[in-house]
Amino acid sequence: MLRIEDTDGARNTAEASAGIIKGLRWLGLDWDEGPEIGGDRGPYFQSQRKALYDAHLARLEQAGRLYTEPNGAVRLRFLRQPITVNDQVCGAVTFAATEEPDMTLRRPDGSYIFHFVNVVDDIEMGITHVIRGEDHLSNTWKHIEIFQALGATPPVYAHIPLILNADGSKMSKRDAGSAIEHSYIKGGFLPAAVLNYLATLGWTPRSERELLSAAELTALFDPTEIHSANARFDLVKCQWFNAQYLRALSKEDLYQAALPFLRESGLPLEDEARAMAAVDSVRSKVSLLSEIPEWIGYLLREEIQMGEDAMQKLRGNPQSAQLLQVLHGELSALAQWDALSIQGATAAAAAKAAVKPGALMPLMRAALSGQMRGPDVPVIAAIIGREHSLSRLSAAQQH
RNA sequence: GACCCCUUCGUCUAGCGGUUAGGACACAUCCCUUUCACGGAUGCGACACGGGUUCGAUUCCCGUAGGGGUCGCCA
Repeated sequence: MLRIEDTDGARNTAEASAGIIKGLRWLGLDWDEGPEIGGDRGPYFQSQRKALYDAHLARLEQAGRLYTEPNGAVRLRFLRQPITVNDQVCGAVTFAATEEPDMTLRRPDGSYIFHFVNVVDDIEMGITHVIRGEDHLSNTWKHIEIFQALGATPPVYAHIPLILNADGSKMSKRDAGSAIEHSYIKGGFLPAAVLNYLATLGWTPRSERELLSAAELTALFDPTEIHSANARFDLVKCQWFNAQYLRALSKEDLYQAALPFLRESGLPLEDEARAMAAVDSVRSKVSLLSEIPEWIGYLLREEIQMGEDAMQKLRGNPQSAQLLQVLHGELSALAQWDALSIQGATAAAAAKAAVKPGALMPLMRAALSGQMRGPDVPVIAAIIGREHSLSRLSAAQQH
């Protein structure tokens, strides 16, 4: 069930809840009841459940547990008895409950406080398990007191440790790894990879492998195995997970996933087969989708940008022009233009020029891509196509 | 200030009285190789500190230190 906790009208906006829903959907997390789905325990926005809260407040009033401040705020009178939280993660934690001031349930303007509406909703919606951040542990005895005051049984609690930044400081909404949209979607991550990594922070699947699908994680999950210590967010390891998932994607799926970043980069994508081949050729070079465009620019654009190292490669060898000319000749004669044929022609050119293929390949790479790193050279030539490959080889002879 | 949770390699962790303290990421080296990567191999590297309990503590208990959290008419 998804319930939107938007009791604070000033801070909660439609965009905020839309962001939550979008983030959950992106991660592949769904819900049986709630916004966009419906269900018979709604409404699922706390801002629409005021009548329910009024009714429960009236019951507490009848039980003599409330009093009203001069300014109109309504407070619950605590019983001042020790309360033990039986937590699935932290164990039995007892709070003396003697020092805390009585808690406010309703503000002078008639709006309700989060703690109260949460308890009411948990009762009304039949919530059995509450798994939430450890920051709520110290307040849980207050929730239990409200449950008991309403004659209800509290749910099973599991308070999980908070995730910290890499330097151990508290993670806030602006920090890397915090916001789905900003950190992951725009960062070039795959949902399954992020879900997998996040699941291993604060909980270790009892499995030989750590690369696990949502279904596998779900099957393996046991709340009593959740750790009780804070974990730090490690962006590098998260990227490693992403790289693993990237490599496992089909050619088509990888292209679809990369498409938003390709479009944003302005690369020409009219020739979809070529664009798809280009993306596929660098899958083991990158760990993020967002890195792909910079790796494949020369594969899709008409013009190439000669890098400094590539220029030096071409100029460093006095035989460059001659070697490239021999290569040009062999490649021109090819009947088939595919990586394997190109590989063969390159070997033949090297033999004809009496040099090792290892001497020719770097020159060919520099000429075709203007860079000294990238996919296999024959693959580059195959993707670029015969016409552009030959013209680049000719142009490079001028350097 | 009071109260609560926590403490194993740099990071995520396995361990639940007797282990050469294991794995993953990162890092280093080597192999593979036309480049950059991928992949494979090897290496580096930890039980916060001090007391107990015990024949024996990483493991159990108590302190100390350190980290995180709560004490709202925020959620």
